[in-house]
Amino acid sequence: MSIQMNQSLSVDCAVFGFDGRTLKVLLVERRDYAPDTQLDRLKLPGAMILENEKLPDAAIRVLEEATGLRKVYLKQIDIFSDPARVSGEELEWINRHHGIHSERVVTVGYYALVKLDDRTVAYTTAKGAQWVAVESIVRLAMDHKQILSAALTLLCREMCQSPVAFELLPRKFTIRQLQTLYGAVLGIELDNRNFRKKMLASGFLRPTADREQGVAHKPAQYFVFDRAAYKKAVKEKLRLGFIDNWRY
Amino acid sequence: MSIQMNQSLSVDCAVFGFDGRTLKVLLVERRDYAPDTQLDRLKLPGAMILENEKLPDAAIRVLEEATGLRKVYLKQIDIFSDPARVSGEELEWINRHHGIHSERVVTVGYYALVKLDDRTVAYTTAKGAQWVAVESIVRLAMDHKQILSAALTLLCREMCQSPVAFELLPRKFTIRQLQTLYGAVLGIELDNRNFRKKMLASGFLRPTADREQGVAHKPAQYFVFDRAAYKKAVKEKLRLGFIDNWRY
DNA sequence: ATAGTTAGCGTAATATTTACGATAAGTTTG
DNA sequence: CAAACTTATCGTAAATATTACGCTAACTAT
Repeated sequence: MSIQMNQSLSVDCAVFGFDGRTLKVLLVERRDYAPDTQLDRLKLPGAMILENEKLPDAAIRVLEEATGLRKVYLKQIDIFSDPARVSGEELEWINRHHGIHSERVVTVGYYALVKLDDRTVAYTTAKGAQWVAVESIVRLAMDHKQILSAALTLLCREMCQSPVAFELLPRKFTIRQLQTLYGAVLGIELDNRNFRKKMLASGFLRPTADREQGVAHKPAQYFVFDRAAYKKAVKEKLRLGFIDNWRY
Repeated sequence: MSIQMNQSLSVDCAVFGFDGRTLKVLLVERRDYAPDTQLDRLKLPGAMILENEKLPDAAIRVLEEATGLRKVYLKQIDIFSDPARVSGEELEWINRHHGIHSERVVTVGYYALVKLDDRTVAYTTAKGAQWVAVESIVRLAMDHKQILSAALTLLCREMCQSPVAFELLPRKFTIRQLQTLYGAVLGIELDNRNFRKKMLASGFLRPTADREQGVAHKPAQYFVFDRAAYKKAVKEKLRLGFIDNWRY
């Protein structure tokens, strides 16, 4: 076998948002393609890597194009390099769509976390994209379902090990919102009182003067995530976490 | 800017081994190249991706070529896609060396963990490769120092979060060996007695009937890593570890 | 006014972590 | 051969952290 030439590199992004109830992902419609089912028209936003462009920059470009947002949380999922991941009709579509002649397309998956505010929803829907509940997705174009699954697996792990949850919430949030998010993504039930105690004890939540308004119960205080405090704690604590929590 | 064509994909592997004292990495010499310094002759083992080959398979191929080993622990580090990571003389060398005409080489870094037994050391040195103490490495060819640094960062994190340490030890090991390994890689000191207690309590170490021989102190018992017990525990325990150890 | 809801505080029972003392079982040294 | 040295291995008490869950507060909807 000889060295692979005539290949292209692309990025595909699973952009996640949280609407207060369920986790959603941003999907776009594939044009100029007549598949047999409806769902195969939907894909993750993506692009080919350009000359003189680093991969993360390509992902940032796709993100901005799709959401209008610049500084978003972005993390590489994996590389999808199966020679058969796109072939036949799919490969032809890609070549036609981009005006290239690739024999093989290797893609790098990224996942992004965005705050699902009105402005972002307006921007994305104006572009013809849609926010779809993650659990409801059965099929996607090409191997994008597989990329999405890998993204979800990674998201769950990251949610457990780092404070990425805050990327999905508004800047000011209640502890209940945070708890609901954890519950929804990880599929677990959490005790109200212990969750609050633990979060506050962590020292990463700074209280604000604001409270909820117009809710049918005691209004909750809003908090903001104190990133500086988190970074300081990370620096100080090296942990061997794979067998419980352990330092010495 | 237009879509990047005429590029190739490579894999480079940081292969780690532990000699009982320090962490070492496998380096190979670059031939047909006259650099100004000695160290730039040394590089991580790597290869171009072949037609019809998946990236992980390419890494496995490189690994087997370099060490003679098949089933080794292998994990992707990152993608190094800076258009300027190889250029000028370096790019010419690559094209000449492989007989190709690439304008750009994107590489995928992998790190591997191997048991540094006599057979493996013999195989690698017979091939002209060398095991170099990680701390002593100042420069490497191309951006390989950067790849190595990324590998080390990831290795530290993995050592804390999963039982990869056992990949670097012989099948049978003493608790002290395990402790020394953790201390060496993470650069921390660990309490003898608590380390043992914690490790044994984890349930992942199965004692064997063997003991050390010929050591100038009370001979220690050998243990083996019980992978099945570990996998079972992982399944059962979902943890929100980023703020201490926490379940509910 | 009453019912319903979540916020937010507290506490007792467990469980885990940490610091460190003490003995055991070998080899090396004098 | 005894003494010195080294690491293994067992234990234990004090300090921390986790967990389960009761209770009151403060809102809205009816």
